[in-house]
Amino acid sequence: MSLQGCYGKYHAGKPICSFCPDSEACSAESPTPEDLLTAAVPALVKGTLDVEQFDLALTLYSGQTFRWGRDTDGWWKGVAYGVVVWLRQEERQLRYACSAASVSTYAGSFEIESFLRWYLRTDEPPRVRVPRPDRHLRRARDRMKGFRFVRQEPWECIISYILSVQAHMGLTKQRIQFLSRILGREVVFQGGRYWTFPPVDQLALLSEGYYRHQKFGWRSKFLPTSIQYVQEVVQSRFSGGASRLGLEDWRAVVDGLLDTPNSGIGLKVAKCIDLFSLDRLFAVPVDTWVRKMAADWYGVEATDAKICQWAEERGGKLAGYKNEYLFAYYRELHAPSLDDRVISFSQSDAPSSVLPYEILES
DNA sequence: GACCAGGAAATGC
DNA sequence: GCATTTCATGGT
Repeated sequence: MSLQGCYGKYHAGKPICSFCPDSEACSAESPTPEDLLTAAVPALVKGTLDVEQFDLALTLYSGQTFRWGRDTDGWWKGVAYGVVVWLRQEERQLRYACSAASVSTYAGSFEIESFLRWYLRTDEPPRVRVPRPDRHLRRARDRMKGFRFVRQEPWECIISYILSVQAHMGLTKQRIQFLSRILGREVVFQGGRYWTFPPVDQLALLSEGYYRHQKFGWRSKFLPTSIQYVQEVVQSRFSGGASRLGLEDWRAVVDGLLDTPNSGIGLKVAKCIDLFSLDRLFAVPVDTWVRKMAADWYGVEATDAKICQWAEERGGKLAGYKNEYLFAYYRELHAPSLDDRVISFSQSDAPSSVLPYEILES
């Protein structure tokens, strides 16, 4: 399989590649609203989950994922594990609407409610203990009560955080959405269009030159390196390609990428992948905010590696949660403006400064 | 027009 | 080892 010239049907008013001879025809081929009405509609699975000590907005707004947004109708809308998921929380009830009744993951296949509980960790509230004198951590923990690390797809998480390097979240989100649109599978759900994240073999079709053409910047040279690395692991493991990697396999992949030249994965990105998709809740990613926070609140000024080591030893098994609490609270106090905290609507991707903590009237 | 963005890799000491 | 520089692009 190969791509010839044009890479897809990215409409948004512009052809995706100016050198594509078929770009205009391609745009013309994009589905019209009439087409959507007659397209095959996936299942609509609705229901309600009872949740305790869980806060959906804190969880999805935190910045850990790039594929969720809250729409103006009050629903959180996202794509995870190939399924479109709508969520909204009403006190201790979590309403959901999904495009499939069962979901396939690296940990096996789940019925939808089991999947949601697993993905959102609704039944796994972290028991974070705070040393008596640590007032910052205590306040941060109280502020973030109900937050969870979701179980992201490792493959998507790897690519996402390579793209996130020195780029604002909004831009990273757009780039992930772009890759999904041109190479992912389209799902029409509840009158909207969604795209799943492209599998390894699809992303492997794109070259460094193509990423550069799409203005991915210096990340362009890292993507093919890491994609090829993962592709080779998958191919060596499964000649047929019918099966998929498990959690331990993905952990080995990320550890390997960290030692691979030009993978684009350094300490910080690797820790993000560990924490957000590999169940390594002890991992502490050190970014600019954590660095400032460590210096400001704890008087720790050192290299990123030293700060990471300090935080992980100090935080124990749940160091990742503790760090996330402090990170979020510190950023809340010191972010230059509300613009830094925008979320995106899932459908239009138009930015909004509506905070998820606010109660939406609808 | 600086300055920065949830940094990584190469280079200099 | 640790600090400095370079890398590309978009946003403020």
